[in-house]
Amino acid sequence: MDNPDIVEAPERGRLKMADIARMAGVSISTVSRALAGNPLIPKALRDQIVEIAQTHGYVVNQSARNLRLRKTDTIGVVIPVAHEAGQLISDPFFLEMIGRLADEITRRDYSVLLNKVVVTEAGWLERIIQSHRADGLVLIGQSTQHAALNAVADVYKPMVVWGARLPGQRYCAVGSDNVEGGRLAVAHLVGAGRARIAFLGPVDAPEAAQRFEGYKKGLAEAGIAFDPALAVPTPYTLEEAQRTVAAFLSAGVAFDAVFAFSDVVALAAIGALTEAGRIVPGDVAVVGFDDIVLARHSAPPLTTVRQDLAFGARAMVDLLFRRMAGEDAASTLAPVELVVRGSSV
Amino acid sequence: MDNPDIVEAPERGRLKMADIARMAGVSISTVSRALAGNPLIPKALRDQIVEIAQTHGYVVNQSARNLRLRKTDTIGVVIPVAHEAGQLISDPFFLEMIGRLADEITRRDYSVLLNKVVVTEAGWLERIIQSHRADGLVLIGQSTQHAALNAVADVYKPMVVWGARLPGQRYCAVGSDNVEGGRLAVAHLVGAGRARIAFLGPVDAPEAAQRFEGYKKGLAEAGIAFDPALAVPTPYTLEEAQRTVAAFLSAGVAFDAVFAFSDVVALAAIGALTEAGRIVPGDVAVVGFDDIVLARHSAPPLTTVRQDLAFGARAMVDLLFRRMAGEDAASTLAPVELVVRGSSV
DNA sequence: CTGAAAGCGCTAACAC
DNA sequence: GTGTTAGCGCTTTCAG
Repeated sequence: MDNPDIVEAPERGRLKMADIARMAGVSISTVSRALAGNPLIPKALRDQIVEIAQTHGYVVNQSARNLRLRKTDTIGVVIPVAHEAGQLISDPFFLEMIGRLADEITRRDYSVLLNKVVVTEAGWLERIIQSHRADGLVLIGQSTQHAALNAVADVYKPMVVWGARLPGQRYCAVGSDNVEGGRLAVAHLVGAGRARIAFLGPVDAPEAAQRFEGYKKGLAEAGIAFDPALAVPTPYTLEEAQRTVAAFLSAGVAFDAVFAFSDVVALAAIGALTEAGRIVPGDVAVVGFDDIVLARHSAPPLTTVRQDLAFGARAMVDLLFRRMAGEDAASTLAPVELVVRGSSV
Repeated sequence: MDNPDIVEAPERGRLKMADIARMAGVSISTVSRALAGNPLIPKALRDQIVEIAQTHGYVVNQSARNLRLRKTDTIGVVIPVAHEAGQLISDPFFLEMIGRLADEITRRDYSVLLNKVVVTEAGWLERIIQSHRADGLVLIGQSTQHAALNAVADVYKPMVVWGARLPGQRYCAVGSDNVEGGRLAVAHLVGAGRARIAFLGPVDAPEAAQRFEGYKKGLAEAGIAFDPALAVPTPYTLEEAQRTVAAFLSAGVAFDAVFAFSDVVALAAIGALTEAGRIVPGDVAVVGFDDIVLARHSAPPLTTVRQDLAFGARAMVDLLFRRMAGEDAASTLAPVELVVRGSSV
């Protein structure tokens, strides 16, 4: 009654290791070992078992494996959104960063779990960590969560954050030299003969604050007094920022240059300026921050402070894996570089 | 010897349900039910248990839950790369699509598992499915895998593919009307007085083939004979495509317009043309396909066949969830629309 | 309403 | 070398 010929695939599509074991006439452990390439099993038998698994389309069930091994071979990439859940993942900088991270993580044969999370609810980070869906975490941007990150960092090591270097920071961060970037931008504009330079950008997040600081530093070095009327808080998205800039324009404050917190805001500024009949860079020179792909192709091409995303992503993933291995890898500052294009000269 | 005060968090950070049960003085089952909001447990007790879990930072271990429930609350988003593993996820269209999909999937309280996969190895799709890491799959682009997808579709239902509608297609696909898009582009160029219209794009993938077909259809409708010398196969990436176009230019074939398979290729064409001293659109009019964010901001702004990604992503995720629910939801064709900007008029 | 017990599918001591 | 066995941490019958 035990015809091996009918001991074939059961319930099509839900093979388990026991099925393969039966077909191969060995125990489950042997299959497990064979599939893991364990040299304890003679090569011939190993190949035979792998062959059987392959022809029947059997693959180890990762849920079971993850539970047993207490690891998932997965990295969580979390995108903190500050406001309501409605906010979309459309920011080009985020998208480029996600692509870069995915490349780096995939290269190490780990999977990427994308987590968009609204950070207004306390315990959001603990929840992600304790769900045990990932072996490590990369956060794109620290948002307003410096304190929350610090609190968690003490007990949860495999975590790396893209963002600003802050005093008293106990979590591992990778980010650009924002202050220097801001300074470079202003120095460039001053060198191009501009003196009434506006700052456009959000002010709540640390990175923005540092770029603003660099802006003021640049002004100071040039001997130009900081004029609060030229510091314009803007939202992050292109459309919203453009409306804000348009409103600022109609307020009639005089200025001949703009340093924007990001390329997206810079593009918004160019849009608003053009719509108002001001010429870029003739009437107003514009410098952005990030060097997203768009910057090179915009009209006019955008002068910007370049952040090397490939470097940043690689650094983050490197540090993360070292932390996952138990090392106490420290924060890194990525260099920035001014890229001069048509929007400022 | 059983002081409840010392029955606190063990081994910091690896709480399990049993720990919470002990602290609450109830059984594991009760905790499980309470945390799941099961109304069998009186509200007061439920709240108390939730409270305890919260203050101790306990969250249900998803690996265990997934195994037990045979589901993961996760959607796999797979990005098929045709060639070596080295290829990067940098294509703006892919990136925008990933963002859109992530938004739609997150909105339904599912997670996104990003899978970059080299489709040259047989069994790649079965491997993803059988690993049971996701409850459903969205493939961005069918690449050259029509046959493989068909084979799998018969036994694996919760899968939706972004791509072309093909004869004999048994898998669920969402995609734009590529033929119509190509036709629209050519009709527009003809209407603008152009007659020597080149097609730039890859030819291996179905979507490209359909756009090429639309191109020829447009020519036929305008009574223009198809000239094979004007059909130029190009790679997908901006840099590579730009080199190809530059080579084509130096071959000296006369033409006054370009219909590019994608906005990226169109941008590459503009780059190559500009470098060669040809004016866009004066000497050569350019039309792209996709309407990525970049298209609106390029110099000159790109005329393009718009694919509604928000619609596409929503449609794919809708269909996928209906399929996951057992419904046999069918393929959908998304409408396309010509967006006229400065690169063609 | 609550608890005991079975089992999701796998890996790795620990025997033999 | 290979098999037996004991969990990984959870959900859910089934009994009470």
